[in-house]
Amino acid sequence: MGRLQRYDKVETLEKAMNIFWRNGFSGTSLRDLESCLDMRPGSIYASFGNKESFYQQAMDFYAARNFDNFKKHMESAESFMAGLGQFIRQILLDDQSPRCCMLAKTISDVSPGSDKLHAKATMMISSFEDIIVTELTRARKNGEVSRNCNLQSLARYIQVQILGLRSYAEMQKPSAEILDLLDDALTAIKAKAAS
Amino acid sequence: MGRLQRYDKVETLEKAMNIFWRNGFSGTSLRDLESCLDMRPGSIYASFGNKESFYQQAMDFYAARNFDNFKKHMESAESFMAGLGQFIRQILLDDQSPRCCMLAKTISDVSPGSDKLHAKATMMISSFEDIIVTELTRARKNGEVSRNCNLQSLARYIQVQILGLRSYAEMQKPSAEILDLLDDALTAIKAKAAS
DNA sequence: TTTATATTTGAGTGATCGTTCAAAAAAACT
DNA sequence: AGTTTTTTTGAACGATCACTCAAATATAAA
Repeated sequence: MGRLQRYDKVETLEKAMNIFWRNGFSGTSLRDLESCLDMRPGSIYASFGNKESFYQQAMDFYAARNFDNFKKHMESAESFMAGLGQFIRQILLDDQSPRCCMLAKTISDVSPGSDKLHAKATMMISSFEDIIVTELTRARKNGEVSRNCNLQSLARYIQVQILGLRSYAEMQKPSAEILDLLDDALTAIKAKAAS
Repeated sequence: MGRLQRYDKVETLEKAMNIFWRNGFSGTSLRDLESCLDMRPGSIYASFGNKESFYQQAMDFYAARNFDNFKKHMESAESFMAGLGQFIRQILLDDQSPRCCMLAKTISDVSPGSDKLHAKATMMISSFEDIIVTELTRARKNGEVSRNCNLQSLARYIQVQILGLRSYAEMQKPSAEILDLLDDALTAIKAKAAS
């Protein structure tokens, strides 16, 4: 019943995501992908379509992994704030991956030509905001968030903190400075949560 | 004494900066520049050198304009916080230019190949931090900043707020939301300044 | 073993990339 | 006018770009 697939789709997608994440859409060439994935162009196009379609699937993979990661931290943590801190800390200290958010990078990368990627990234960031709101709703029941506090607004504020920290951490500053900044951000978030 | 220059260097640099800022380094082709500047490749190379050198000069232009703009706002404002607010507000509401920071974008754009641009952008962001510290020193004399507050740390925190807001504003969210986020950020900065 | 089907291969497509350079053009000086 | 100097021009370079497709390969079913 036909030749067996040589490549594991998930494994391949993860590798591709890492290249796209690091180099951006226009900074990544098909030849970069070919050599890293050890695949010939025909196989890539058969599995993932063209470059833009491939990038979209890499973004999907990134977002799914990120959302999952956030929820995992929220489930295991004793409080919303503790979980949020661990989630961000893990991102900022991971030496293997870029510090920046792939979605935010996509938005600033591809404003001119490819409109689809811009729109998709924007939508995905909004989705993440919704997930934060969901968690904030739970946190409010636990008394971590004031009843007067607008959860949408707080979720946006958290997004800004995350984006700012990730953007700043992209220059290779000492970990101590980054962690201090994270503490400051968490303090500010708590203050706003207390309204 | 030779043919007159057809192009105003400053004007040309500003146009080039806008293209590079919008499209990024690898997202901008020499042909994009040629058509926008109405210059032939030979003229571009005679005036600015190769693409990387051109980009560096565009970054210099961006940084100089940005630094100047910040200082102008600081001089005209009644307080540091008021000036900072106006400075950021003007950036976030400018429809003509990208909302993101060109230096931050450069850092996340060009990690792989061109190491020079990455290093230069990092250095320029640090320089801006120094300028913030200078202004904070003046603000402290006016009683706006607590004596216990570490100015370096506060300057970094302000940078994170700016980068976060600019990154978030890159998706075309309603101005009202952006301005609310700015208010929150300024509140947090004031809180930290009060130590 | 043969057939049918699914997958991979990689040479090759035209287009575009960054870059060069000899020639043309335009000014000032003699 | 003629010479010198500076700048602009744009055709052209080899390299690389995203992408294609007929052929080769590898499996299961007949």
